[in-house]
Amino acid sequence: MVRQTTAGKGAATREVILGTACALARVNGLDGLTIGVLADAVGMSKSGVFAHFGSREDLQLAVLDTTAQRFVQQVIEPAALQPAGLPQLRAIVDRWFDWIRHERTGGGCLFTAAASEFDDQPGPVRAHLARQQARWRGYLSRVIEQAVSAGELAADTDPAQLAFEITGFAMVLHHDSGLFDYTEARMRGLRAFERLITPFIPPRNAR
Amino acid sequence: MVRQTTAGKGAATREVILGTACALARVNGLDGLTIGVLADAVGMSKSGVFAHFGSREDLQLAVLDTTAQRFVQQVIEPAALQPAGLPQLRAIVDRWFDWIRHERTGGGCLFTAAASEFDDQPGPVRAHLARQQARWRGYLSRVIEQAVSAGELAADTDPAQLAFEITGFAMVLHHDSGLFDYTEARMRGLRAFERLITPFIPPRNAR
DNA sequence: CCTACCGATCGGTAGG
DNA sequence: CCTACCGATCGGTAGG
Repeated sequence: MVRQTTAGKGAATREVILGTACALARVNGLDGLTIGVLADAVGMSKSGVFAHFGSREDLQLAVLDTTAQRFVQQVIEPAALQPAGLPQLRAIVDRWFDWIRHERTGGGCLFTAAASEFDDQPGPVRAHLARQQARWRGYLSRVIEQAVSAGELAADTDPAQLAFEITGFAMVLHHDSGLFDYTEARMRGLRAFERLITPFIPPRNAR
Repeated sequence: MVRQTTAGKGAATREVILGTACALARVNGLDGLTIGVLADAVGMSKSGVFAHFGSREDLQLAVLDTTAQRFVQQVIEPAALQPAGLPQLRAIVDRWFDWIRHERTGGGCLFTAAASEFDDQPGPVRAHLARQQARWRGYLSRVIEQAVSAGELAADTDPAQLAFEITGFAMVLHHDSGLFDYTEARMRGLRAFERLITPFIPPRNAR
């Protein structure tokens, strides 16, 4: 017997739909997610799916939230078990780079793809994306700041700048793994990160 | 009187259509480019537009080629006037970062957006994109290699790795300028690039 | 959660 | 380069 994490059969169905929707969106994009295809994928009628969401836009927003929850579970929470500062930053980058492309199921990072799709489409979806990305960048910056405070990175480090640069490596990894080879791109991404933080680390005799 | 750069009225019409198609694709994505909307934008019937391209896919391929021509004109050719090596690399990055987002007309980099849209859609469009990107990355790597040969960058520099990292900054610039502020993102992008090449430059007393 | 339907739009074709 | 059309699919609604 399957335990339901939320009350009611309707809510359980909604979660099944959302899980499938997230997988479809990762492959076809958030903009390419249609109610008809989603209904087919979960074996329901279009209006049956529709009943769980007020509109396609609400469905897209729900997909963004569900994906964000998974990002927290797969990237942020495990990394938070590491000591604050550089170890945590390394754990984040390692898991983030895993997240960028799901090797088995295919599909890239929904957030990165959606940012490209919606950057010129004003509305609730773009606004939601921007909020999520600003929040994540802020979190990343604070982890970097802790590494600075711990003396693991140079005192004159600009955390927001370093977060910007690491995000760049995540995005070129997304790009290259989508068009070229994932394994090589991941190696390059990790090497880029290590090279980026190495010059910051004060020499031993200065600690 | 307007000089026609190619023979025949049909070819001229085709170029007008392609120009509009490129602008539309930059805003709505290459996947969001539809023949109906394009026909409206140029004031023609759908089948009138269609007659110039065998299929929507051929239209998408033509848009990619036209955009690549413009990239060559706006980024590569002007930068090629600079001395080979680091000056040329700086000129490329400066113009590339301008290219990433067209401030007045709106819309981001078609290549970056299309890579996200088509990375999971096997077919001629994805193949064409991958070829173009590989070619551009190779060109960028050779410019970096020349800077290494000239002693402007450290001898143990991996050109492909440095090209990968610079591409990352172009992509986070694309991302941030689409969701946040272009000016700030551009500043961060340039700072990231300068910081990246600075540690490579051998100190004066070593030259 | 279903059937049955709406107007609009999709890529593409016929025939001129 | 046009009108007129094809079957399919889009987001969404009515009514149950």
